[in-house]
Formats: sequence, C-alpha cells, structure tokens
Amino acid sequence: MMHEMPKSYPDQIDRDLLYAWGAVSTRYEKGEVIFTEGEQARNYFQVESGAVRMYNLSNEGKEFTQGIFYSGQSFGEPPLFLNEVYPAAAMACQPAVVIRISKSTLFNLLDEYAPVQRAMMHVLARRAFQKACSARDLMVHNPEQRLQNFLKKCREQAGNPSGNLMVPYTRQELANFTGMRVETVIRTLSKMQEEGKVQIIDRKLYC
Amino acid sequence: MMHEMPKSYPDQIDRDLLYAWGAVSTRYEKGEVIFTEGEQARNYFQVESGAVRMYNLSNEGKEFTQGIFYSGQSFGEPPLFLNEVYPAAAMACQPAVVIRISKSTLFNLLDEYAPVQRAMMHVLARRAFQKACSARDLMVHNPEQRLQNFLKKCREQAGNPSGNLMVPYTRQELANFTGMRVETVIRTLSKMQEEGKVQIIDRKLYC
DNA sequence: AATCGTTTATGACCTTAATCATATCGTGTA
DNA sequence: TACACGATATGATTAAGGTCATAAACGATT
Repeated sequence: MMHEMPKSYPDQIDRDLLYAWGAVSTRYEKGEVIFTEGEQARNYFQVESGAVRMYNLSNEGKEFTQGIFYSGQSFGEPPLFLNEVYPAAAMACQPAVVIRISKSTLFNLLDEYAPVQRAMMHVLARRAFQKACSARDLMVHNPEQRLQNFLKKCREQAGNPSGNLMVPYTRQELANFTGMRVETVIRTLSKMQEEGKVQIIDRKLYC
Repeated sequence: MMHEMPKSYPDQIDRDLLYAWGAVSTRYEKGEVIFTEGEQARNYFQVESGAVRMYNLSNEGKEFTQGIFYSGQSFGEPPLFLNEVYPAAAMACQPAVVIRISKSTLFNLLDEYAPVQRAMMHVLARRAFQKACSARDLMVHNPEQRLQNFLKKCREQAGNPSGNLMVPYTRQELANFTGMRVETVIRTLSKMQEEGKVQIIDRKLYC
C-alpha cells in the first residue's frame, strides 16, 4: 500500500552537513529491517526518501505501530542519548534510503554546531510531546473515540485540520496504530460512516 | 497515601543556578493544581521537594497517570520548546515545593550554559524513551502482563531490579497507571499472589 | 481471462474486563 | 470506645471487543 508523503519536516539535520561528516546512506527494500527492538542504539538515522515504520511485536504476534517517518525525519534518537536499547524495531514500509552516522560523530557534530543541537532538542521535545498525547489517546477504551483521536492526528499532520483527507492507511494499519483488531476497525468505521462521521467512498476512507 | 521517594535524579538543572536566574518557588498542598491540560506552557517547573503527578482526565471521569515526579525532577518541559499546550495536568500528590522560571529565562540560561543544554537534551531524550516504552507496555491487553510491565518499571526505578520492593501505590493508583479498573487490579494481583508472582503481606504489595 | 494474494466485509460465538452492589478491614480522630 | 472514611475485597451481571470462519471485492501478474 502506498502512503502519501506529508509535508516536509524542516527541523532535522541538514543532509549535506551529515554527508560532510561522513554519513553513509543505505537503501532498504520494503519490509527490510533497519534495527530491532532490544538492540543497542549506536547510530543516528535519518530518512532520505521513502518511509520507515517503528513498531513493537507483542508476544501474541500482534503489532503496534509507534510511528511512521518520512523524508527528512530522524528516528530512533532517544536511546542514543541514554546509552539504551531501542524500545521498538524499525522497518522500511516503502523502499527507502536512510542516512546513518555513528553516535560519536553525531555527538561531535552537535558540540560543533549549537544551532543543530538546538534543533535536536526541538526534535526530542516533539517526540516526548507526541508520545504523551498518544499515551493519553490510547488510554481511551472506546473504539470510536480512539479512531477519532488518530484521524484527528492524521488531519493535523497533513495540514488539513478540517477538510476531507483521504486516509492513506489500510484498516489493518489503522488497527496497528490504535491497538485494536481489524474487524473492530472495520465495524467501527462502518458505524461512523452511517452516522456521517467519516466517508467511505469506493472503500477508501475520508475524514 | 505516602510515596517513597526513589533515588535522586542528578541530571536536571542545579537549583542554585535557577535561583540565581530569578526562579521563584511555590508551595502546593496535596491536591493543588499546578497547571491544567490544554493550558499554554509558559514556565519551566522543577520539583524542589514533595511529589507532583501529571495526569489526564477522560470525559468519563477516568484518570490516567502519565508520571510522578520527585525532588530534583523537572516536568512539563516538552510543550515549552514547541510553543504548545500541556498534554496533561499537573497536581501535587504530596505537599510539594516547586521552582518556576519563565520560558524566556530558561532559553537564555540554556544558551549561556552549554552543559545545561546538554543535560536538558538528556532529560528530553529520557522522556521520549520512557513514553515509547509506556506506549508499548500499555498496548498489551492482558491485565497481568500490564501490571508486570509496570511493576518491572517500579523495580528498575527503585534500583531494585530483582529484589522485594514494597510497591508504594494503592490499587487505585496502580489502576490509574495501567489504565484498568480498581477491581481488575485487585483481582489480578490476588491471582498473581496465588501463583507466587507477587507477595501481598498485610495488604501491602511486594514484587 | 484466469489466477493469486491482499484488503474489506459480515455473521456467530466466546472471553473477559467493566460495571454495580455490597461488605470487610484498617487507620485516624472525635 | 465509637465513628467515619478510604482502601481492599468479592460476587453477579453485562456489554463489548476479540476470535474464528467465510466470502466477496479488488489489484497485480501471468
């Protein structure tokens, strides 16, 4: 399934700067794993093109999507600063090119460029903020409310706060985002469609 | 209910430095609100003594605890860097003294002292990391696993990874942390006690 | 056109946590 | 000692999502 790319994210590290400091880029095919949950964080990663998904696999084989990252966005930074392991795995969910530099190089780079360090702080703050919002939204038990919360985030991220956004996710993907089952998502969306809360045209979801 | 204070958290901003930059401290009684969900973030807060709880109130009156912060810890920083509103409310859950400085003063201070900015980055990274772990743990539907995940975090935070920790929370507080109902927590803990997974002595919980 | 795999959809049944009611225990205090 | 209140505990009932089975629709590929 193809995902639309949201508007660009300007506050990550400039790619040319990364390359100047010796970054290397790797191409990952759809489904290829970039790192796994529990693995020690040793590199800074930034998406050059395509899309990367971070996710957890529960012991019953259920998947939870922590986030999807697009061109220009970094991912998996928090454990890097804490000498920690990754709390989730990362996988290309589209063919993707990912820039990588080592932890120590990143730290030197941050020491050298104060504005870059400032930007990094901004990124970390945004991550923490978004996760706090997610935690709040995911504690709602009501399936409809959960979907509404997620769809609202979609609209905001697409810079389309009120309009008619084509939701670029399958029902299964929505289930992985919201921690529900596919069937529940399908049934809840049907109900919402009847109540005029969303539109389903030709099986595509609009909100 | 009295909470035990975990070991100190050394990586926040030095209190004397804060005072030198014009910070003021306020005493809050147990139950007093420091800021509310949805309020614009304008200050940097750091606990001087006592304890502060950040929480969300669902529209059905259910409470979800995002975190509890003790002496030396800051709270509510992420939205400060993003010009955002608080994603959760903050309330003293013990009599507490809280240091406060304005956003602009904090930014000046961070610009002045590179090591402090580094520390702040570390704090934000830890927040993002912990929230990612929480999100993962809260997606598990099984009540026992959810409690186990939370109790494990308790043990780690207490620096007591394997030993017999007295859990300093009521059943209701455990419910608010894990997003379950009191009765479910009580029943699940009873079952775990029978299976030797925790101890309940004189109604106190050990794990 | 035929085939295959994925996505969407729907019905039947089941498991389980939420809900509601009630009771006991423990602690602080009048 | 008696009282009040919060915390713990337990049973009965219910609602609701999960689970399983099955099928139709759609897109890509041969």
